[in-house]
Amino acid sequence: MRFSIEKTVGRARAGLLETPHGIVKTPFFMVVGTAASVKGMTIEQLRSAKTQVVLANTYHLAVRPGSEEVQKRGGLAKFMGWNGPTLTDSGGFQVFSLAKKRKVTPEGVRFNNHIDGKELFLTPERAVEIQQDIGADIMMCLDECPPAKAPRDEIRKSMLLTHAWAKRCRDKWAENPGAQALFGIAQGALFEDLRKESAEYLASLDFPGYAIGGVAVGEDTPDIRRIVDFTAPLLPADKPRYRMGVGTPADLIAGVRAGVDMFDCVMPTRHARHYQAFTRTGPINLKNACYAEDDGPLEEGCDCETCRSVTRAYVRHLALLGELMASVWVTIHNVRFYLRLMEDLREAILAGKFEERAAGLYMG
RNA sequence: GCGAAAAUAGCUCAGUUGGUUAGAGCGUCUGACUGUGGCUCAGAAGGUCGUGGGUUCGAAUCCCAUUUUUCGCC
Repeated sequence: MRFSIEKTVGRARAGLLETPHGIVKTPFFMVVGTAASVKGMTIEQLRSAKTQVVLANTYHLAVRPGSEEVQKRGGLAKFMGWNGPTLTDSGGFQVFSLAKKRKVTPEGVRFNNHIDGKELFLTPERAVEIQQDIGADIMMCLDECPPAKAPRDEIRKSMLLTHAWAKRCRDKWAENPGAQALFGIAQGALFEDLRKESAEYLASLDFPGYAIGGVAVGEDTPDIRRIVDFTAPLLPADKPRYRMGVGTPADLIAGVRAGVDMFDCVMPTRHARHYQAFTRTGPINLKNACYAEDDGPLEEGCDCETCRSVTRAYVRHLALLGELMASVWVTIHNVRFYLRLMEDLREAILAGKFEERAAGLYMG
């Protein structure tokens, strides 16, 4: 996987990432499609929103339909009809989100899956194998994602486990690297010395890319910003940096400013299903009574299909009825909103005017 | 016309042998959501208990009258 930086402004960078399924312009936002589906959007709609990369999840695909099944169908990108660049998260986040259904040992994570309770034993090696079957362009190391507020000794212990797993993942991947890339994940919660230790250790393993993990697991926004700000420069400058699971439009701008190249978050799609639309002046809840007679688009000046087709009043009407299309219309808008924000940030960097323009891109 | 049943939140209904500020679901309103099990979760507003009398220390609850609705019978 080749990564080239075209332009740098301060720490912010714009570049190109070459994947087996196409060249991706950085910085970019990945749309979350956990189970090989972006909830509420067709492939055509994803393309029309100018999606670059779709993210799916190892744990969920391993549970259903099974990684071999995805492989037999031609791999993730083909299976879901997307045929573009993809990334799979390793299942590390499910260590956090499905905490009641798993047990962590030095060997790996034992899940009792949420569908039929059957056991899924995810070792670092197995996580790589499964992701190789699934076939995403970028695979993630298995990591342990502890709650941000856990005590320091727990965080450090967990970080060391993640390091051991990162090495095992890399060794497994190195046996037969193929075209797929494998990214390491730095942990360390809110402790700067641990973050530094983690970044340095992972860098020594020489991954094609690096992620800042353990953000978006219960911390406050200022803490997320501080840690990303602190950690990003510690990761190798010539490799893509991926801030996992974050966040709001303002978080994305802060991340790009800190030198992060890749983002993903459920926010645009999940919030859309709850009828919250993003706009450059902040999010709006379309169920609110004040939109009952609003004949304007979700966002003035937006080029998405939703804003070209329907009004706030209409979407509110659908939302109050719980109509499926209410979620769909808002999802299309929110995804395009996020992608357009990233496009604008990239253009600002290429123009050498990141700070001048960034301030005007989101005033939420 | 006669008889019976019912009347409690916007809607559908709970409400023990009379006993503090009358509850629920849905709807409405508002908020939350950050590497997605879950179009989910949380909160708020909203009622002179059909009306008028009476009994009682105290009535949505018991009694009388009245209005409306539903069902049945002439």
